[in-house]
Amino acid sequence: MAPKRRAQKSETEAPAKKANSEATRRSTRSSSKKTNTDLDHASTQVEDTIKPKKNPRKRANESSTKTQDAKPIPDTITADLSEGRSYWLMKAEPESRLEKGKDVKFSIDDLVAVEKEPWDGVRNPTARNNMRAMKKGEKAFFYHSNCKIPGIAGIIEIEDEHSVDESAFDPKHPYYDEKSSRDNPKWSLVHVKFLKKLEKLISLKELQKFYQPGEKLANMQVLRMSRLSVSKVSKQEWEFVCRELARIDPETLESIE
DNA sequence: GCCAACGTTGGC
DNA sequence: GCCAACGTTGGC
Repeated sequence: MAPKRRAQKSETEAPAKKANSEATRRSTRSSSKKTNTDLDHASTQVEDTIKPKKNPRKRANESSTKTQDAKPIPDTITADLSEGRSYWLMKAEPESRLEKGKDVKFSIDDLVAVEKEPWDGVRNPTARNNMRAMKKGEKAFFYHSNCKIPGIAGIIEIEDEHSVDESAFDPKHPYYDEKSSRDNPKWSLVHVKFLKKLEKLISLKELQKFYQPGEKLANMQVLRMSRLSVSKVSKQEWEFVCRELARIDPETLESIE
């Protein structure tokens, strides 16, 4: 799956990607114009990420607009914002597993083979909100989960910002969610593309070594909330993992920035 | 809006 | 297969 993730309910939604990624990709693409509903919520959620609790739903935009409206926003700020890139981590299952009869396997190697992939099937609000906050061009770690050696396998890029996840509308789809409808879509997806496969996977065990007070990954969201399938990665965490753990040389790193 | 019961995720 | 962590549900 691109998804990548198991859904929360019953088997209603599992992540199945793969087998149908072709079909899914096609269908999502044709329908990927964002609906208003999807857009409406777009700015809404970033904060869930911080406190994944019930429903934070305040509007990030409103407050920021308010604090800034003394002055119009100059272009330079807009530019700065675009440089204030976020980084992410997205989980997928690299080993075969059937969900509603469909294989949900999706690994970094599967991503290499396609032009871009709709990351559908995410059925957790916090994970979805993280996706809605993603901007085109931002980078994410591709994480292998629910497998022999879980860990970061590669780097991917957000190719298309969020749109409605239509897989939720199809009763036969592994990620079907009866509570989501075209009139009132509940789930979103982003399209990602392959950037780089790490020479050596950075295992969860390795990451956990730095998940301690004072250490470089002491606050990493995926370590704190191990069940979250789409999580935020700080710039410091990103650089530490890329440079110190993945040992990606500066040139290569620069080329993908 | 609280919270107990229940279901899911995902490492082990 | 176990089970800890945590999200969801639904009664109140």
